[in-house]
Amino acid sequence: VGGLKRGIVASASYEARKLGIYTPMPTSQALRVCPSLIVLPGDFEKYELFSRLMFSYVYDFSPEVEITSIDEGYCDLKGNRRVQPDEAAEKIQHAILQTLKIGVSEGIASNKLVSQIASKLHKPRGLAVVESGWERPFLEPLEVKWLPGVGPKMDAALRAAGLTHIGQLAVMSPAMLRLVAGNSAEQLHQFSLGEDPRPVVTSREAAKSYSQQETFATDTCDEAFLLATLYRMVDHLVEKLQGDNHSARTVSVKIRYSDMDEVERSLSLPEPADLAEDFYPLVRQLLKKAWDRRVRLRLVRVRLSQLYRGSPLPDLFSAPQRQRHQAVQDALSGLRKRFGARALMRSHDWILAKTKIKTKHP
DNA sequence: TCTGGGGTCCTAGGACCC
DNA sequence: TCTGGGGTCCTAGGACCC
Repeated sequence: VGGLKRGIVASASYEARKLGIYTPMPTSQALRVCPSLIVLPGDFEKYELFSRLMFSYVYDFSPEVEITSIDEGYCDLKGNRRVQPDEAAEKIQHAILQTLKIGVSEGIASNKLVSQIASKLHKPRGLAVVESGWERPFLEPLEVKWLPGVGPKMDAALRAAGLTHIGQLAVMSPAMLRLVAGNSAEQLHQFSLGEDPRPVVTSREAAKSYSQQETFATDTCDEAFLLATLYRMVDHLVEKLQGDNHSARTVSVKIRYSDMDEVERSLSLPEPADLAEDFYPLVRQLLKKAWDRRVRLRLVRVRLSQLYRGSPLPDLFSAPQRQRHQAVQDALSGLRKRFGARALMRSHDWILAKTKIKTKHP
């Protein structure tokens, strides 16, 4: 599964992995490695449906379920006296395989850290048990990159210091580890011992930001096109925002140049807003501010953050105009829902008139 | 034709306030 | 002539996760 044009591999089947195809390899490269590769586009609505169904089988054994992503989560089985953890895990796995035809991997341990690593270690379709008291010896021989928080940079830093395995971190003093890992040292050291005090959190936290980004089929320097794209993104984000009964104070625009160099600029409104028209002028300003090199762009992103509950309080003077904007917004989103996201776009003429920018190729 | 998309968290400097 | 301390908010960038 991945992007076809300029995309990357989002996920690879085990057959493909055998041939050396991994996330996040560029799809073009994957096709060079394996010309007969079958590349499918993602279908996130379907994944969300299956995600919900998958977790429904977990709830059968405990209400203490923490969903951390579309395909991962934790379940606290301590409260279930009727069924042993390994038995519950097996039943969940079996039910998901039978009904959804999806193989899942599970890890049973005394904390989230060890259970997650155990399950990942035994992909696919594994069921690993790490008995209480065996957390540290279980982790010792594993490479440091298995620990959450150790990405490419931290891995390289630790490696440069000769620290390749978790067992090595466990026998160090946190103070010494600090010289290599900085502020992450204490957390890393605790994890290396197999200790993890983080509880299973059932309540879903409210979103902190909404963003949308797009990589173009070909790099562009067409300002009207870029603005039309950014405005379409604002429309989409504002619809989500209102759907969740939120408003936002901060808007950011990120650009990525042809050479992968990235710049992000942000601005905050004095009061939260939830209408696309409130954000258009800021987005226009931010694009101008961010894009100061004479280089084509390959990606733009819009993000709304500093979210607040509810709609902004209507103000006496702008109320009628706000209603008109809201009506246009609703009509737009209705049409886009029926006919596709690009069925109706802000015209380049409208944007150019509005921005007073003159381009040779509108 | 190399290098996606949607998120979270942390840090650090500057403005500003008392 | 020299030059506080504590706090918050905003902005920019980077690391990391799935």
